[in-house]
Amino acid sequence: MPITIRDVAKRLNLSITTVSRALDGYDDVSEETRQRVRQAAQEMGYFPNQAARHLRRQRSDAIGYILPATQPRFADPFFSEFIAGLGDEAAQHQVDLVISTAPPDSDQEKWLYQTWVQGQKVDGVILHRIRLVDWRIDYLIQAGFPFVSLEKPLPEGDFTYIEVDNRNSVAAMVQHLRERGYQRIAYIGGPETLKIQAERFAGYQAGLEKAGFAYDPKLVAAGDMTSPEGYRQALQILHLPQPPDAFICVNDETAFGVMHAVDEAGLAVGPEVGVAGFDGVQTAGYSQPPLTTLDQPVYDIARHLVGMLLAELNPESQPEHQFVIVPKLLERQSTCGRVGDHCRHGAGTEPQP
Amino acid sequence: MPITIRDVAKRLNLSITTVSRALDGYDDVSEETRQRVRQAAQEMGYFPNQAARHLRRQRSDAIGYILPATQPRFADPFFSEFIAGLGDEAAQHQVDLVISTAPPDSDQEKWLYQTWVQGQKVDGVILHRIRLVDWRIDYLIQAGFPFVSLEKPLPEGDFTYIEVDNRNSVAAMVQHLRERGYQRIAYIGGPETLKIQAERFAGYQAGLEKAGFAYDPKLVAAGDMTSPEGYRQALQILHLPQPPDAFICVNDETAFGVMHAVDEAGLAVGPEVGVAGFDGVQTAGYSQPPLTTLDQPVYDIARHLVGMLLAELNPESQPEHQFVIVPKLLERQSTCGRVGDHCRHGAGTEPQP
DNA sequence: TTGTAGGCGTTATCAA
DNA sequence: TTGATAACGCCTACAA
Repeated sequence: MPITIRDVAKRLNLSITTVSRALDGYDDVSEETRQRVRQAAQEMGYFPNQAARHLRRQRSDAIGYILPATQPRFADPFFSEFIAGLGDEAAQHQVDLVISTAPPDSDQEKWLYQTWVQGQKVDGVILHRIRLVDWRIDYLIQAGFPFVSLEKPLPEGDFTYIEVDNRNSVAAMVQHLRERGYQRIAYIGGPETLKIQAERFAGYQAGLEKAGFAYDPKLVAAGDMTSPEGYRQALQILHLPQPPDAFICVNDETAFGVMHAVDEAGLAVGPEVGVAGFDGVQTAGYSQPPLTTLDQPVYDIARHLVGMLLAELNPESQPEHQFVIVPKLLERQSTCGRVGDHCRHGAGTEPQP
Repeated sequence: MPITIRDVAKRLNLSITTVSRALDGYDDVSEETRQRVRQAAQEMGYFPNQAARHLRRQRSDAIGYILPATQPRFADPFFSEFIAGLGDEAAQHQVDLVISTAPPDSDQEKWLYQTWVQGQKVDGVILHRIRLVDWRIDYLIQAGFPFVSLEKPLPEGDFTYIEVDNRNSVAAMVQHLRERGYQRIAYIGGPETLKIQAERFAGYQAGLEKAGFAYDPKLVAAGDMTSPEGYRQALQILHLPQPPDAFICVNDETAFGVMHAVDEAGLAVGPEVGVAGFDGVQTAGYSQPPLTTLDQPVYDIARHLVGMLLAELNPESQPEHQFVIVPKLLERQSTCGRVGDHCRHGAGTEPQP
């Protein structure tokens, strides 16, 4: 039987009003009383009931995030960084993070968002992996519910979001591969419904064009952003009559699988076949060879998103609403190149901080 | 202004009582009324206010997990699998997962647990990374608050937990290394306050003894379970006058850093220096070379923990309380050995499902 | 400076 | 089968 504010009041022969105000630091309570109340509350181990507080205050001091979990084994380090960032920043502001998982576009997902939004389970939500057609955006707008997203939600409108420059950075990656002497570049993407897939693929095409390389649809495959799929898709492509000499992958996880496939095909990752990822997960700096990737500061992005969401929930603040992140191209051994001497042992293998 | 049960009642000229019962599926309401209520609720987009429901029901339908976040950049894939497991199983039971992060043993951690437990923010908590002296255990027991843990909480007492056989499996790893011809085995551990560190280290020592190898404290280092620390510690040890020819690491993340260090020292991971991890994160199957590790089914463990916790919260169930998991030794290229021909190209590199 | 009282939105008890 | 009513625990306008 938990201790309530009544118990504290009774013990001190005070009204619950006074106890409440003393604990919340109002100044219309005598210093002496405040001390007594604080002490008693501490001794009795009183902590306010969260549900009651939320009901009364009409806010939950929690924000929500629903993981798009499709895989039975869902192990992209991207998410642990992302969640750690969300959690750290939320904790810093004394706000809880409520998470759940649901397959994208499932009934379950719909039900979840509805209970959270209309049931006021959370004060706002974080969106991620935006789809080209995304019911969540429409729903949240229509419900007038606060949200922020990684990726621009819609072409038009004043939203709060962080955008990653997918297109230009992947195009720059093509350029990098060309400079390293790779000539025939494949692309292993993610689900076609995803905005990042569309953008990164567009960057790939733009890059090819700029580099004067022909676009060959046989060199393009759609995975699911996991290592096993990256492995499978790469094997197929490597067995083509005219196999590629480099791969750009939609994310690092995919790239790990691709490296494995290249290796298994008896080719050297780097000198013979270049492999590049996207995300900059920490493990990418420690694979053999270390993976060239487009590093986006996932942890910081997550923290920033929470900060922006909380700012939006706070009527007094006047926050920035948009933000563009330009991923940093980390050149490592996995694309050390077919020309030049970038492949000397140890070059570019320094761990990235 | 969200829709309340009152709005639904008013529109149908019914009492809120009837609406409530109709929606909750009680049988003392006429079928016709139930239909009308359901329909109206659906049309109006009514979802019960969670705070009110929790206050009244005296339970939150949520479980809590506090990440032990020490690093500024907290990127162990172990956690994304763990959280995905927690989230998936929780979602399946229509229960929310509330997470936050706090440094182990900090004031913040204490405050968090107290608000959650005494403020009834969640109905139960999941514990992990148990410490040798762990205030959380004492606190939860004293508060009579439901919890389950990965790792046995205390030597004595009837708790609900899943235990991983750390000691024997690490000892078996030593044996494996010996069979592969490695002679001088180092150990890169985690923080000494952690139970898993104590157990895995004990397994290392037991394994050495059984193998007839001398224990050399110079070959032991304490990291923090991250790649960068693994890298740093391994470099130091590799520069000893008598360097080791194999490393056992407290987890896979550490092992990735160690492999990198070995490589940078100009040695071949596998034929020259064996490296073994612990966890079986998916990426471990795709590193170059693939990492030998003790695979524990993190995702399934997490799901199981949630199942056990929910069973415990449900008075009708009679669940199992304890569980021992024996990690599976996955022999891969990173310990292909100094003897025999296990190092042929491709051997043991098949991706693990 | 302190206390009284009403209500946040639900669910559950009891009576009709 | 339905409805009035009282909590759940907290916060806050208003009164004293």
